[in-house]
Amino acid sequence: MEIPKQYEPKEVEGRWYPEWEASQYFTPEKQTNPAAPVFTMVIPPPNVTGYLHMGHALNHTLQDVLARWRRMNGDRVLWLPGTDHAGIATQMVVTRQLAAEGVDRRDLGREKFLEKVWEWKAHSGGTIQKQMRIVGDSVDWSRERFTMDEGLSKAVLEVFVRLYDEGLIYRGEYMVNWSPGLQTAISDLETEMKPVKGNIWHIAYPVKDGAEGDSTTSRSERVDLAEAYAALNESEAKSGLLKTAQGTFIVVATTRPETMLGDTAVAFNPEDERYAELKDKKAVLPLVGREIQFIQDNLVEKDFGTGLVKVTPAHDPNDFAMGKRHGLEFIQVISKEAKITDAAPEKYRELDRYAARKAVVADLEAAGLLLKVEDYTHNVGHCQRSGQVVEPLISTQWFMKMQPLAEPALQAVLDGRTKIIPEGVSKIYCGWLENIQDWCISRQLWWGHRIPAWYTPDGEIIVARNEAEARERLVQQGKDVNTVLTPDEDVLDTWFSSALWPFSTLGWPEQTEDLKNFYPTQVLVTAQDIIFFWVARMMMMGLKFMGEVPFSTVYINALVLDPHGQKMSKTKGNVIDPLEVFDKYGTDAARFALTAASTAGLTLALQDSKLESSRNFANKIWNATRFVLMNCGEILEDQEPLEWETKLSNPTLADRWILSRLQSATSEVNSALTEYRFHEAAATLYQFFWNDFCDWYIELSKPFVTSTEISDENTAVKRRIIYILERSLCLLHPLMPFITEELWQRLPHKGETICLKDFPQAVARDEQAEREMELFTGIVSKLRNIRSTFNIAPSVKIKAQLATSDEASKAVMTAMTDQIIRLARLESLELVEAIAAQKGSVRDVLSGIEIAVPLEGLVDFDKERERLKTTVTKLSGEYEGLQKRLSNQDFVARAAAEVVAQSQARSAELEEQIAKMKVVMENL
RNA sequence: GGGCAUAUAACUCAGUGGUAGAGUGCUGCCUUCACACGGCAGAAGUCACAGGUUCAAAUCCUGUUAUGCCCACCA
Repeated sequence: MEIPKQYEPKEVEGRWYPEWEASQYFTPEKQTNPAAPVFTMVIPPPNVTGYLHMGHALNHTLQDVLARWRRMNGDRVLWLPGTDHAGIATQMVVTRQLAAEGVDRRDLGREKFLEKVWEWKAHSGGTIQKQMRIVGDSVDWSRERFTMDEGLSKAVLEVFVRLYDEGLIYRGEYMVNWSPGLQTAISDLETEMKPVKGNIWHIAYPVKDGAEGDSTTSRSERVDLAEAYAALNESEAKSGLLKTAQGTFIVVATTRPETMLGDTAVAFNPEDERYAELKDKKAVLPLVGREIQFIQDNLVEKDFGTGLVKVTPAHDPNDFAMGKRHGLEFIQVISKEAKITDAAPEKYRELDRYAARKAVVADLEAAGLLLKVEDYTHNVGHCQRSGQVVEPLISTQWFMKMQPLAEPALQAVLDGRTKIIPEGVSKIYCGWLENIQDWCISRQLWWGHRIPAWYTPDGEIIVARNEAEARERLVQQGKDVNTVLTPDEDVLDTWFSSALWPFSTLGWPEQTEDLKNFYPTQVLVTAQDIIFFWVARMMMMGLKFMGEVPFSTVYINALVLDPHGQKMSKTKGNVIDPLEVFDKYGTDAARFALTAASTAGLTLALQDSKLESSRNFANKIWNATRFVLMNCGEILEDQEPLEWETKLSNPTLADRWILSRLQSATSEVNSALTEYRFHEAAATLYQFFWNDFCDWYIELSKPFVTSTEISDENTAVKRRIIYILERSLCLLHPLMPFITEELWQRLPHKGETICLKDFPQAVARDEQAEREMELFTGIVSKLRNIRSTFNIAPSVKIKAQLATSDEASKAVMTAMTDQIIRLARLESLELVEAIAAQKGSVRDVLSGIEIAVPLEGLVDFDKERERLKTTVTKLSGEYEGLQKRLSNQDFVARAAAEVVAQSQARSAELEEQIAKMKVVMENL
């Protein structure tokens, strides 16, 4: 035949997306029913510099499953795509590229540089959009957005100005996380705490305590402070207060000795009586000579270290807070370049912070003031982007006041207006909002939304949507309209514009049709690492500016781990490229594997075995269709629509059964996807298609379908098999769009896409058919088991007898006699009233049906005894358990009547079966 | 230090208050006219540990242990 035996994804996949896109199947306008429900999702915008990684592959697959499923259900689906300008990442990429050409960004200047970035975006951007087409993302490209688009930028200005006018955005001088590598402030979220192996240095500061308080004692008279300190700490009275002949010293411990150059106090806990006497004294800062005060602050733990803390208000967040509380001097000794400033003694100036650390330690040691050095591992803030150690610095930045915005965002999740899945994640979300800190929103970058603020020569700030409005505001304040206005140089954190994404993409602040139609969205599918960065902030902004939650459900997809359950990382070298996976196994198979692995957990290890079984599944679908195409030619020519009901004039058991199975698969898929139980949808489809449809229904249809005779019966079977196949392809399409479209169009649907076909809707199941079919498959399996146990070659036909007193069972066996003969490879099948004890006959029992297979001379009695024994043991185990339960009065009295009845029925059935088996064993 | 998860077959994971399931792997048979990326038949689990609730617990509660993730200002 012309259809290959193996499915070749590469032959098929590239073909369909261009057609779908050109036909605009993915715009909500394709759905013409105005009453159809709306289903909106906005894509988490990938970085414009980005390329598709495994996380995207999973995230996009799940969104696409939902979008295609809802679309086939008749919804007006809008899945809105777009990209993020990714301030820091993009600026870094272009800066690096320019550097490779020997051009320094600063020489180029801001305007020229920005031109280069736009140029870069035009030429090198768009990678991810191409990759999204490979995955099959059914997004509406006509509505694609970029966070730096004109419309979205307008939204950013509007939000900034409104929040500023409300006092929710402010500018101020605070301690921020400074990235010396990027030369910009970064937010707390962009700072990653990582354990770093370092030291903790114990340093003595002389105390100036009146008469003998002279630390400049000459070398010869010097006391060994280190020894004294060691002695003191071996004694019971651990303390950092060292009284020696040479004078009094206090001992502080620090992980960053270089910051001592900026110390302006030493702190201890107000309740720490050991140091009460120091309250009004002064210490002399070594190497610097500055006199510094003692302060008392609850922040200091009595029991940690010596209980004395050096305070560097300009270089440590805690010390900054203490500095504010106690009105200390803020001396900046480390610069934005992470070098020592002119505020420090001359010999340290211009030294890098780590060189300065060495120098300071060396000098303290020389002065005999370094008392102890311990190894110490502590958490140090690192810049997420550059990887450099963050320097806490005091700097003037823009901040957003978060508390008033966080409150409604918290409430919306608590009262269920927005549901976060999985449940545990909503607790993380709530916890963060409850302890929210103000957000540093300004960045010292060029690429991004410029902060809409201007400064007058006397330092006044004017915030406005543009310069003209700024001048209007000047006039309103009674100032000269021609005042020189200097624009703010900074840009906004990338996440500022992303926070507006669910409504800015739909046209806000204009009241567009799209905004009215598609906001709020139904579901956001995203990854856990951006819950704070993005999800929480969208919630805040959506509630603030739209007055409604931006999405009713947030589904957090799993983190994709490598096959060994390890987090993927470049340093570990275990990063899996999704495009390689698609290439190796096929896109549909990879999508299916990802969906099947999307359980309730927060992680997902991508196993090769899962990918292989998914690939095999695609092949199974291919071959099942191949079978139909090869055998049902004349039906496929027929243009009559394939409606099951009208053709079902004389349904067989198999027909009723497969229809019932289809119904239950349909209803399970629908409810699984409604509740975001993706794996369940995948498992249901896999089992239905493979185990029910292929293993049984197709097998049962073979005598009719492969028959060359044209009869009404044969034609009816062919029609039914095509019907079930088509329904199956529709069910599978959201998960496996390419292969299903390909096969759909090979069936008589030329030019009709499967993308817009009706998703099957479940009707009632036929439980009787399912029960009867179970009986049939049970008999066939038992007979096959006997064949297998005694190694009967497939070519050898055997005889069999069945006996039962149950009328319904008899009817099934009668109707299915031919099929039992065929599937169990029998010579003949006899239905008898009772089976007589026969020598050399193998026996079995199945729910009231006795089976006998005469195997004169072929039976190995030991084997048979063993086979029967295993069966009896298994049944007896269950029977005894039930007996034990039923003899328990409490069970009979308290358990649900239904459960008791069920147990009794099962028990009786088992009793009969075991009795029969025992007779068989005795007769052996 | 706080919080959130997770512990089930060799591996990766589902699962439900009524004595356990899948995929892969494993064993045996089969190159039977859709598919060896296949078919058929099998073996395999004190459902982490210890208590408690219940007629009944792998499933609910408590504690323990182990692992993972997130948050946090211990110098």
